[in-house]
Amino acid sequence: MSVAFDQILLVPGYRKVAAAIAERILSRALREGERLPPETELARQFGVNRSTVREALRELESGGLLERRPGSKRMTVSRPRHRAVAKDVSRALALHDVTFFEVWEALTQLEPPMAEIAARNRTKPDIESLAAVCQRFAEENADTEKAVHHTAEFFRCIGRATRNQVLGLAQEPLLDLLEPSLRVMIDKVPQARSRIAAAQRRIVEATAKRDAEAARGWMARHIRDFRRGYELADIALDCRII
Amino acid sequence: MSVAFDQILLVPGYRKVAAAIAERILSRALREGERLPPETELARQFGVNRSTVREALRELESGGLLERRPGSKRMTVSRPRHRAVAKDVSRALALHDVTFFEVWEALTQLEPPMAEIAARNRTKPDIESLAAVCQRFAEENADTEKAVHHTAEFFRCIGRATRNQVLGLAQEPLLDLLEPSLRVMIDKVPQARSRIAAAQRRIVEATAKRDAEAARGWMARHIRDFRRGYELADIALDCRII
DNA sequence: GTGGCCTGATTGTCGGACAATCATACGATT
DNA sequence: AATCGTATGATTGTCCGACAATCAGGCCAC
Repeated sequence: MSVAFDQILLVPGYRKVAAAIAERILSRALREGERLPPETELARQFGVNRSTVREALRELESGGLLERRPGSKRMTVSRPRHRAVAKDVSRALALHDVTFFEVWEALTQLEPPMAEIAARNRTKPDIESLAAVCQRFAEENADTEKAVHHTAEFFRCIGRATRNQVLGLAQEPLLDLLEPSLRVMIDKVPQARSRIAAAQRRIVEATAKRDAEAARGWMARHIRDFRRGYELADIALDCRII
Repeated sequence: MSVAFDQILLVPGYRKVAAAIAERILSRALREGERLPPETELARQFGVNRSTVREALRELESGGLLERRPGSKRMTVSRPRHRAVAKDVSRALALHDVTFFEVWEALTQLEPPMAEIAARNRTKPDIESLAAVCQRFAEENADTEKAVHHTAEFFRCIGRATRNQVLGLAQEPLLDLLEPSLRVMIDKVPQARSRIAAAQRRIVEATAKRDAEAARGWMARHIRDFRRGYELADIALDCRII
């Protein structure tokens, strides 16, 4: 007989309640948009105190499974927003001391294939919003803040055009992590704005023509250019972000 | 003068408290492993009730910024575990009705470059654990559950060998999403086990020899093989997972 | 239909309470 | 010396009851 025992774990009530509600949402017994019963009613059903229910709700709320529609009291079931999930991921990576290089390397591997797929799968509206973002960057790049925002937005458009949620969500955290350094780089490297604008134009053109190879190629150059920009801006690649 | 007003939002106390603590953790003023003051003390400092503090703690806890070391009362500051973050991502994707095809397409784009990078960056211990997992799959693949587990573990080893946290974390949700269908596929396709074992062997060999091109190539075949397996197992690619 | 008013339902927050468990120190035992 | 038992205070998990602020909906006047 073994002398090893499994660790005995006593799960607190608030977590059990949260798990019970989460299970209902995951199994689609509770559908998106449906309103959750009031806290007192939940407390009655689970046989626990309202405080316990509330702690469980906070857990589900921060996980994105529940949300409060603005100007409404009742909690409604919701699917986690991609942006919110991505924010958690980038926060985790930042806390784990990811380096610029790691982010850049991931972009190097991820973005060119995404451009390729986007060029194949893009719909007409995709091209329109892609062209719109590209033009907005070209016109409003004087303000660093806007330039950074439009740069990220361009990648998001490419992500949507892939028609693949997994790829779209995978790149989101990278954009979050890129942002602070991008701000510095755009500010310090004079030619950055025009190079980004040119790259975006090429990529949009290739995507519009469904030229997957060209889209991939220009995107690869675009990402390589970021690295050169970092070097010109004297941003060390092997130091942690933020 | 504009008649448009910004939406007025009143942030509840528990979220303000959570944000205040999160800010301290993100800014590294509170370091990993450090113990948080007791709830009553926090309540005193923030000038709110303990219930309010507790709701805030639940939010931070589920975000992975705080954790309770097993068998300990006090809350300690922690960095979100990659596994936990990945679980949130895969849960979000599953709720957004992601399809097998999307997951497979993402794997197609992500894994071959990862194998390539792993072959370049792998350390000696990486090779050892890679070989160990590979061998474990070869020996213990009779039990479907174990076969599935070792298949995912192999990818995780590759991820670690890339020495890139971003890439490693990016693939984790994919493995979660792959798991249920993989279980079905391995069960229904007789030759799946031997083909996976063979592919793993090739990839490990190439990685050990630092032959990046070969590693990438074999990984690409490995992923393509999954798709063939799905087709043989009559798993529709365009239906949602779980 | 619009706007005002009333009423009940619900949430956010509060204060206090208590048992169970953890942390620690202090002896007692081997 | 190392281990064990016990005592004490700190801390958490959970409970109860309470109240103001706000939301939802109905009713009524215009």
